[in-house]
Amino acid sequence: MTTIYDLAKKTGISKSTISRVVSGNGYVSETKRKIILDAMHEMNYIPNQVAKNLRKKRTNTIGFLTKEYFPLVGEFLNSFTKIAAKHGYSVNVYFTQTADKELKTLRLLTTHALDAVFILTRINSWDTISSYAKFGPISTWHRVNRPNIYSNFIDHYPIYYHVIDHLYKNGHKNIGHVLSSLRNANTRARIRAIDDFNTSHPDSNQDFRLFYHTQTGTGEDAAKKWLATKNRPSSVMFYADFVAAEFISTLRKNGKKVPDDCLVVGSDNSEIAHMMNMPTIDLCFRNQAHNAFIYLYNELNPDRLPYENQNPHWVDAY
Amino acid sequence: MTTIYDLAKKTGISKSTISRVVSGNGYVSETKRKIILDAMHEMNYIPNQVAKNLRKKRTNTIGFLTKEYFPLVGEFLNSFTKIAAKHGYSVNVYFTQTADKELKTLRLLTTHALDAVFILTRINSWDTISSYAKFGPISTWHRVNRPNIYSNFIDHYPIYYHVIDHLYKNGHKNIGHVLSSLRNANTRARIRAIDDFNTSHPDSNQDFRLFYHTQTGTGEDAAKKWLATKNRPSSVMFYADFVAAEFISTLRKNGKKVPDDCLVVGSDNSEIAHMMNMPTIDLCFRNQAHNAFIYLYNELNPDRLPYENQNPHWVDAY
DNA sequence: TTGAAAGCGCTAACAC
DNA sequence: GTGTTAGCGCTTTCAA
Repeated sequence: MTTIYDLAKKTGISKSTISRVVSGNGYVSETKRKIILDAMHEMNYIPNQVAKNLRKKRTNTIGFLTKEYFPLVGEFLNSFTKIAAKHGYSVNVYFTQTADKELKTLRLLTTHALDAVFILTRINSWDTISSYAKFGPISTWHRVNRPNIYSNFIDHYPIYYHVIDHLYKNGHKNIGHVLSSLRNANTRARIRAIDDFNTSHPDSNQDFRLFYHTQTGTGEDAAKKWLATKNRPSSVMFYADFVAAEFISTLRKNGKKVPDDCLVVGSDNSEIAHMMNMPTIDLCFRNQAHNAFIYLYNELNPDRLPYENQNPHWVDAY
Repeated sequence: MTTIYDLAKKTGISKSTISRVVSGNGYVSETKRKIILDAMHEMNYIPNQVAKNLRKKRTNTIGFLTKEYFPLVGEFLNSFTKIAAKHGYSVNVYFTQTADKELKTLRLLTTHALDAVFILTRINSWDTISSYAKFGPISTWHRVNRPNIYSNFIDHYPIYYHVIDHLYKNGHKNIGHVLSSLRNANTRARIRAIDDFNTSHPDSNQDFRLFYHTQTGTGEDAAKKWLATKNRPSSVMFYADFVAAEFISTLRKNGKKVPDDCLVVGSDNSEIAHMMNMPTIDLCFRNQAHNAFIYLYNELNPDRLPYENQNPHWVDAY
């Protein structure tokens, strides 16, 4: 492996000058630059990233943390990684699984193994997590209110209210809700929307409410609960497309027709929503991925990259 | 940030001895070990991974390369990352997109930024790719026959033949095939299976054959071709669940009934197959992920981890 | 069983 | 413009 030292020996030019042309910082005369460039090609020189990292205390690597895998992880990661790569960052994926392993991953910030961290799904409390922000910027798509964690969140209240209203006007008086965990601020926002709507529309029924901490097996469980319900909602709204999809698939296995027997509404506007022909709510996760990276980049670098606008909206089945 | 040097200064013990207890190599007296351990806790010492990497010329990081995103990427990555994490490796994901960027990623092997590489979807020729194997082990799930690339491939011939036969016996005389690129050895194996079956069953019709290089928009395109066909196959087999799912979804949008109008068979046994209630072929991608990692690990380390057995099989819709 | 010393390959003051 | 020098934090001979 050719090093900068080999290049110096070969050309008779000092390491520092060579470093200058490789990294593009500082002045180097055209004649020397040419000699060095030629030698680089001839000797097939590739700078050692690890040595550079040690010296600069930077790895240009961002950690992407998720507790577990669910289909949206892949789509989100795809968006995040692409924007990161575009700006010279690579992405390390961690399926944290346990609180302990999540902490261990966060600690990589302290050793400069990771420059920054994005959190898709967390395990530890935001207080614990935010205590690592002094070692490197942290961002998430969750709705969290901490001074040192960037949250590119979407307020679910208005769009959720809007969708309930839309369903109501289309004749759905009994609407079910499959929601995420209550520790999630946007779950609480959704509940406020439900309650507020109910108050102004007393003839509507929004009693069917389920809460889940995870996405695995959830749609199936919700479907069983729906099937076991006497006064079944004619429409059910979900906190994730994937869960909604599993719900639909379970209903169909049980001889029900979707959307005739039950109109299912997802959230995310992911691939799977189109696949299942269900209406969904676009909550702009692609922009969120983008903006979450932009924040980290802007914290890490002197220049400023612009944020993208976000516009949550209803997406018809098509 | 506490360094090994700070520890040395504080305890009055040399850096080398401290290094020995941190890394667990070499003899250290119990008394000194205790002093060091205590100091480590007290000062909250976390070894700097980057410095270690530079010194050892190892990063314990494996590159996961895929040309583009499609749903199976996520599921595969999930399996791969988990087994890797279990053995102390983290995984860097690269969506390579272009031949040039793929090469650039491969070059990370030469600088010791990546210890090894797994290739899910490639762009450059295997000859080009394999020339990097001297810098670090490379594995893939593709069927490739190069001495220095580990291929944990499944021969699609027997299972594919078996499934055609199964469909035929269930009354499907006209079977369509949506296949991957012909440069793919297993695509050719599938074609051999089709042709061999046809030779021994002249009354069967297997003329509907489509070939694709990518997974995006493919299912929709195939569906349109199916709809435009006069003598439509009563069953279509696919090279990927995701493509099959898009096919189903497009047929349904066009008023067709699945499986009544067309029995769709996927390949992969991924989440989406269950979601769409379609039969599929389990080609053991989870084991392939496992074994692909095992190979890299075994090349990189003195100890030997065992491989998992693979048993491709038909999976009913359920 | 321990410590001194020599780097891994690169960057960045600083001096000239 | 360019070279000298001093590290980044760690591991690993080698000698004691």
